[in-house]
Amino acid sequence: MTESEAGAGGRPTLESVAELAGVSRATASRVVNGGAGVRAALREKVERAVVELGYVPNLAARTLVTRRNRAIAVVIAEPEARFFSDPFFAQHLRGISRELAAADNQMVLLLAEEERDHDRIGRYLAGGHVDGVLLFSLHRSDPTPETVHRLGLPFVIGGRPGWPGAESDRDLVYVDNDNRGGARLAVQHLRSIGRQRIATITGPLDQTSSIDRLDGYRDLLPDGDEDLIAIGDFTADGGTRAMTELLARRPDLDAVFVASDVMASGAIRVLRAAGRRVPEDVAVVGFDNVESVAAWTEPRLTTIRQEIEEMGRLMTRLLLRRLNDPGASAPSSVIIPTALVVRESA
Amino acid sequence: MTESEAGAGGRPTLESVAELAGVSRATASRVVNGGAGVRAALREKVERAVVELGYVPNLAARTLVTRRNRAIAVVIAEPEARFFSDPFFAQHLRGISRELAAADNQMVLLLAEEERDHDRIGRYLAGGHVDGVLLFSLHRSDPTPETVHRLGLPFVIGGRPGWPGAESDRDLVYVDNDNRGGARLAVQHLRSIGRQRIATITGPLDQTSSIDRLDGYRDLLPDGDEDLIAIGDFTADGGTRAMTELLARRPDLDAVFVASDVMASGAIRVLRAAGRRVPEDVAVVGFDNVESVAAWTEPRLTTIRQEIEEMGRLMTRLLLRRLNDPGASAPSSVIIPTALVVRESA
DNA sequence: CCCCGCCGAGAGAGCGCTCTCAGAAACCGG
DNA sequence: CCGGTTTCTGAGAGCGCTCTCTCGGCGGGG
Repeated sequence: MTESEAGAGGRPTLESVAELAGVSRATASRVVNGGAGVRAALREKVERAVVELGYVPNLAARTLVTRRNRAIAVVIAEPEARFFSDPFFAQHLRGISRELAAADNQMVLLLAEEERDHDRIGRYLAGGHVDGVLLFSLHRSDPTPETVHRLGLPFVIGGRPGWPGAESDRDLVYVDNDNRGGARLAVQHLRSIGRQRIATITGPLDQTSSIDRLDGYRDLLPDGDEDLIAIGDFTADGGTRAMTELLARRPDLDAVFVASDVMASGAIRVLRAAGRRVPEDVAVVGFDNVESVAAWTEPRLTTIRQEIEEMGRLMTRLLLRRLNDPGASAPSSVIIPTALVVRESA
Repeated sequence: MTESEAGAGGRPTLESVAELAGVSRATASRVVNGGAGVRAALREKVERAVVELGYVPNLAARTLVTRRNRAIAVVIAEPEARFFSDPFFAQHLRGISRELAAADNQMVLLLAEEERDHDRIGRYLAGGHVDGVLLFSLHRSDPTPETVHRLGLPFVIGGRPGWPGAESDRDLVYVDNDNRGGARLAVQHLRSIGRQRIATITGPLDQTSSIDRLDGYRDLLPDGDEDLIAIGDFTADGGTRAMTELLARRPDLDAVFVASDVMASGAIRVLRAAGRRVPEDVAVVGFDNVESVAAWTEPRLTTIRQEIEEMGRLMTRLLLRRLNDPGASAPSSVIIPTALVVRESA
């Protein structure tokens, strides 16, 4: 074994591999890329040379000619508060990472927080460094989908897009959890245990996930009292405020469906502080099934499970499929089912 | 204004910009890269051409010749549990992202969870797609630092590295919070409010952050009773178990320094379940100052604040400095001060 | 035994950019 | 107004790789 040539000086190139193996650069290239159509004897020689030199292809050079980066961008536009407190993103990233790794692609993470970040991200995407884009947490004014579309970059969106016409755009692929169905499950459960005056605490209504959960609630309570609906913001504080409000408006409520576990933890606290027993006096169902929250409220939280990591994986798979087969028509969007997880709070 | 050429067909190249501006490719390149040494008249012509064509440099081509990627890798090797439940990583990423964006560099995120991921990451890093590496959560057996070092890639580590000789390696740059100092602060505070029998719950002792926090505790209690030390694992469950243990061994304890907020939340629960009042009977100090936990325990948690985002920024800044000035000797490692945040639990 | 066909290997162009080098143009003092 | 600088600009090589095209060689059929 020679010294590791990889470290010092120039990294070995295909040229040097070819030379050592006594073949042409073209043949070496063929071997490195699968070796189809190369006689076994030569292939072995090249393979040995690769190992000996510690050769690793230079991706920049390869990209230059193939126009394939083997990298995709993940764009997350989310204000600080949620990005930090919600395991949502970490789980997503994990799912994406896994799927991407399996296909030997890389993940470039682009976080947007200010206006000018969108510019930067747009420029970057225009630079052609990634083959596709995964978009999250789209807010109505986010220019990125438009940019990405204009650039002709394949993309998949996490969560149902909310702008007008999005739904009917056949080119728009998204993956979402069945928020509406989940909400129905929650309300149904509350009903099945005999609750009559079921309130709800929603997320911010500029996000489709919040809207869909509220719609699910309304599906089962079509002529519900608007006083039973309070608007939160997916934070524990927001849950506290909303619950306080509800209690003031409708002291007779006997159940609450809260659109996130974190908000539910705040809500339960308010209920107990107000002397209501959970679940005896007021039953509570959350949404998310975030282990670190739902398993730690008192009492432990009954909630709706969503498959976040699976969502990330699915998005990635859809995107990769599009990349590998650009001709095919856009795959259809996917809604992942949600499920009820019964613990103690309802 | 012509049609946007960016969308359809080939993206505009420097060549086409040069042609439109009536200059050579070299001059166009100069303008694109700052325009030094180009007469104003020509520069403007080129700039107009750039805008008109919507030209964006092809980074692959540029990288091929400059050997600079304007991208750095962030390697996180952490088992699922912590990556999900701890806002630690999200905050880090945010800090890194901010600093990187300011320098117009990109972040490639590499998550390792299995053995074989290390291989993949090693191969990727060897591919020369990034200019430097940021490493986190190093475990003793992690081969990545070694790999990175061998490849000659500049890198900065988050958290004090724990392997033998690391400390004295002048080439090894790391950024850490003052874990030991923070622990001292905590114990000092508990003493200052008159506590006599101060226990501690540690993190897993294969991580330097846990070790350092324990060392800080011991600094102030040099001949402390070993019965007052219980080993946790940075999860709420772990905190519960450890607290139960401590209570069994030393029912007379009147304070606990818990090495993480999440564990502290578990510990407080056990204490209250055992009928101890917090802080009257047992005072509790956490570590981390994770808002979503510390502000929500009952009573609210007194804890040690660490500047996680700042840590990410600092790591990035140190790395970029190394990249821009490879000749300079390695900057020295940095320890970020910690501070006591008094709430209600102590 | 010759020719055709096919498979495997090599030559070479070219991806889009930077950067060196040399020549052209502008500028200065004498 | 001229020679010598000093600026600017352009030509061209080359970064490392892929991929097409061509050619050599071998086997088999006539």
